[in-house]
Amino acid sequence: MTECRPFSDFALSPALLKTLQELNFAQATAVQSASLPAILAGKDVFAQAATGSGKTAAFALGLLSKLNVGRFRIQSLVLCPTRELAEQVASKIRLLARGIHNIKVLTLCGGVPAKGQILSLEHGAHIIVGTPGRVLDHLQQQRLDLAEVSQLVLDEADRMLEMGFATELEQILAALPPPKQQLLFSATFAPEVKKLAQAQLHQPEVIIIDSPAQAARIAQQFYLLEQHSRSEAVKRLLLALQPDSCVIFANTRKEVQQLYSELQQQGFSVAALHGDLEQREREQQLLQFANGSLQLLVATDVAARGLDIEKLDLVINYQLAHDVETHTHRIGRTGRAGSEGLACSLYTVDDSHKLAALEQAFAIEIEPLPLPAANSNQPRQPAMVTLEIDGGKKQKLRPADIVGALTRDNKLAFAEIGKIQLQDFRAYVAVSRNAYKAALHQLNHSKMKGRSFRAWLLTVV
DNA sequence: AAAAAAG
Repeated sequence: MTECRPFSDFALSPALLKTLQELNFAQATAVQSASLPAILAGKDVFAQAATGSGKTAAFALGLLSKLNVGRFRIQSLVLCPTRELAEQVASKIRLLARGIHNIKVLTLCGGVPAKGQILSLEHGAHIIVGTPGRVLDHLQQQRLDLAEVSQLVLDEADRMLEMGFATELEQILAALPPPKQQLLFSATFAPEVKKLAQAQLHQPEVIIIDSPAQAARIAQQFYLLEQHSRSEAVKRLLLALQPDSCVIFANTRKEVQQLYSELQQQGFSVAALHGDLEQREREQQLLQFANGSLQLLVATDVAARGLDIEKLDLVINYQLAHDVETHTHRIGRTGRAGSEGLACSLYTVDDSHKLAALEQAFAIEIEPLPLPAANSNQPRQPAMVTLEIDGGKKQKLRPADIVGALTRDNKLAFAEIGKIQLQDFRAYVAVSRNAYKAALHQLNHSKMKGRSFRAWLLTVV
C-alpha cells in the first residue's frame, strides 16, 4: 500500500499549496502521492487507481505546477471520453487553479456551437480540456495551435485508446510536438490495452494502486430475474432501499428512455441521460440530479465513467454491463473518496459468462438474493424547499423547479447555459418555471433577452 | 455487443 503524504511534501507552487489549504485538502491520496513526484519531474506516467481515489486532482495539480502562466500559449491538453466528464475535469482544474492569477482553462466539446469556442481560442488559453471530435475539428480548421503543448493527459485512458477513438486520437497526437509528457490515468486497463498504453509512453513511471479497501467499500448485491420484469425489479429495489440519490444503468438509449418514462409516470423523481438527448438537455438533467433536485438518474454508459456526484448512495444495473471494466466504472459512481456505497445488479440465467468474469475480477462468489417483496411504500419525493423572495415573502418550491444558482459574487448562473460549477454556489436561487409571469420585474430584462423562460429571484431561507 | 464522439 502506497503511503499518503501531506501536500507540503511535494514541490508544488505556493499558490497551489495555499489553495489546497483553503479547500481543507491536507493529505494527498495514494495515487496523488505516487504520481506527483513523477509528473513534476517531467516523466511520462501510467497510473491505475480505483474510482474515486483522486486521479483528477493528481494530474490537475501536476499540470498546474508545471505551467508557465506568463506564457499565454496552450501548454496542456486533456482529453476525455464524454462531454460531461470534460466539463467536470475542467471545473476541477479551475477550482485548484483559483490562486493562479490570469490562468485560462478552456473546454472544447461538441454539442454546442463552435462560435464561442473560436472566440475563446482567438483570445488564448493555457490548458485545453475536451473531447476528441471537437478538438480535432478545431485543429483541422486551423483554429487550434498545439505547437507549444508539452503535456498530454488521457483521462479514462483505456477508453480513449479503444478503437472508437483511435483515428481521432492519432490525428490529434500528430499535431503535438515531441517531446511531450504523457499522463495516462484510469481505474481499469484490460491486459491488451495496458500493453498498448505503456508502449506509447517514454520510460513511464508505472503506478498501480491496489486498493482492496475501495472495492470493499462498495457492497455488491446480485438479483437473479425469474418471473419479474426488470422494471418491476428496479421499482421494488427503489421502494425497499429508499436511496437519497441513485443512478440506474441500462445498456441502450432506448431502454434508458423507456425506463425513465415508466418511472416518471409512476411518480418517481427521475432524470435521464443518454446520447440521443440535446446537449443542453443532458447538462440540465445531470445538474438537477447532481444538486439533488431529482433523486434518480437513468443513464447509458455515457455516465459510467468519471462523473463525481456527491452523496450518491446506490447504483442499480438494470442489466449487467458488457464487460468487467464498464461494470467497475458504473459501480464506482458510488463509494467515492472514502464513503460507502451499494451496487445492485440484475441478471438472468443467460448472463453466466458475465457473472463468472465478475466473480473472478472482484474475487467474490455471487449468491443471488431474492427481490424485496412488493410493498405499499410510495415513491419517495424530495422535500419541498422553502424559499424567501427578496422582499421576505415565502414560497414553497419543488426542488425540480430550481434550475439556477447564485454565485459567490452574486451573479445569477443558469443551468440552461450549462456552465454552473456547483462548488462556486453561494446559495441556490430558485428559478421557478411556475413563477414565470409573477416575477418579470424581479430581473434585469436585458440579461434575459432571448431566453425561453422568465425567472424569479429567491434566496434559500 | 453497445455507447460515445463532429454536424
